Amino acid sequence: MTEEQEVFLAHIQKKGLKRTAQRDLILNVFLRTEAHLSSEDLYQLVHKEDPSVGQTTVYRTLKLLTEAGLAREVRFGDGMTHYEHNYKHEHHDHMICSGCGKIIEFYSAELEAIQDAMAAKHKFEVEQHLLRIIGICADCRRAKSEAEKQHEKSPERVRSESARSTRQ
Amino acid sequence: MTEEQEVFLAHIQKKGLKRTAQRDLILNVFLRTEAHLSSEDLYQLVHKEDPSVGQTTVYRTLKLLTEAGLAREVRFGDGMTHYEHNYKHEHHDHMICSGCGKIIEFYSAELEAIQDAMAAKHKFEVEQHLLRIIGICADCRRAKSEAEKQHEKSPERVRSESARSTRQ
DNA sequence: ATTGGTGCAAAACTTTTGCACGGTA
DNA sequence: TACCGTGCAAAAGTTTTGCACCAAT
Repeated sequence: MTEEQEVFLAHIQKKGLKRTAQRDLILNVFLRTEAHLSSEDLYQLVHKEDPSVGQTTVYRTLKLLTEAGLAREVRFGDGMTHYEHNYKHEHHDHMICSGCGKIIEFYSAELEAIQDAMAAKHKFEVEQHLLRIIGICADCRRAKSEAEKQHEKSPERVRSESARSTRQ
Repeated sequence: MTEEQEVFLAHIQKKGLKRTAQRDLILNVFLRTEAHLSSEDLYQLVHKEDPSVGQTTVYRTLKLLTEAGLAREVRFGDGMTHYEHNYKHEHHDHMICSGCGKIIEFYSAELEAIQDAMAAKHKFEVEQHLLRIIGICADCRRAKSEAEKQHEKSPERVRSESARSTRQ
């Protein structure tokens, strides 16, 4: 029994809920996947191991994991909510490449400190903060300039994490 | 003719599009409203002045205004896209009160500088960044502690800008 | 036995799209 | 005249909900 599983169980019990095979499975698949999964992504993975689990349960369980402090909701602006590990994971922010969708995680204590200072200035009590930098990653920039050198078109958009939808 | 209207017209013409009464009206209503309007909000306001304008046109025009650099999309995580003025408006970030939904705009040059430095460190070319601090504003904190003093429940959630939906 | 959980289908909601008609250049 | 814009209704896509049945405590 991992620490995360214990946290989940404690949360479940504190709220008078029940432990089920589905919730266990969803938690485990989530824990062993290091990515910014959407509910749909997680559903696909869970479904592979137990096709009887429904999408609805994945949605509901992700909310539960968030409440328990194990997951964190992240919105990248692609129309769906993504979830990342939150238990004993250092807070970090994201750079998102608009070329290939790649996500770079980074952290700056200075950045955190200034944010807290700004909040204090406005007598605002911080619960959470979210910083997203959107731009072009080194790889895409290189690809782009090479393409330009050869009088070609801009690089094809790579289909990767959180760049799968062109909607919105 | 305001500067913003000229920018819009220039954009329209550059793209070979046409000037219409609807687009003019939507732009004007948007410009005279200082808020983080969702498409629905703007539609309601426009609809009051000309009930023949449809929601679809508002969506399409907001995209156009964004392209023209007059509006900026902001996502607060309430499930809809909000738009704010972007023309000759300094970049700023947001604190969002989870109690009453109030939005406080703030700016810190230091914060911007560090973000740029972090991006440079990862050889990332910044196109835009978004910082959102979620927490409890001074008013709500006061209301909450007063309520606790009187052994009452937590303050009722005020229905205000971007706090109108409990969905998501 | 009681209370909560699950999966399905349907609903809710925001945003986009197809289409026929009307307006702009 | 040719092309673009508009509004409506329908579609698309994500998330939530109602409900009947099942399972955990």
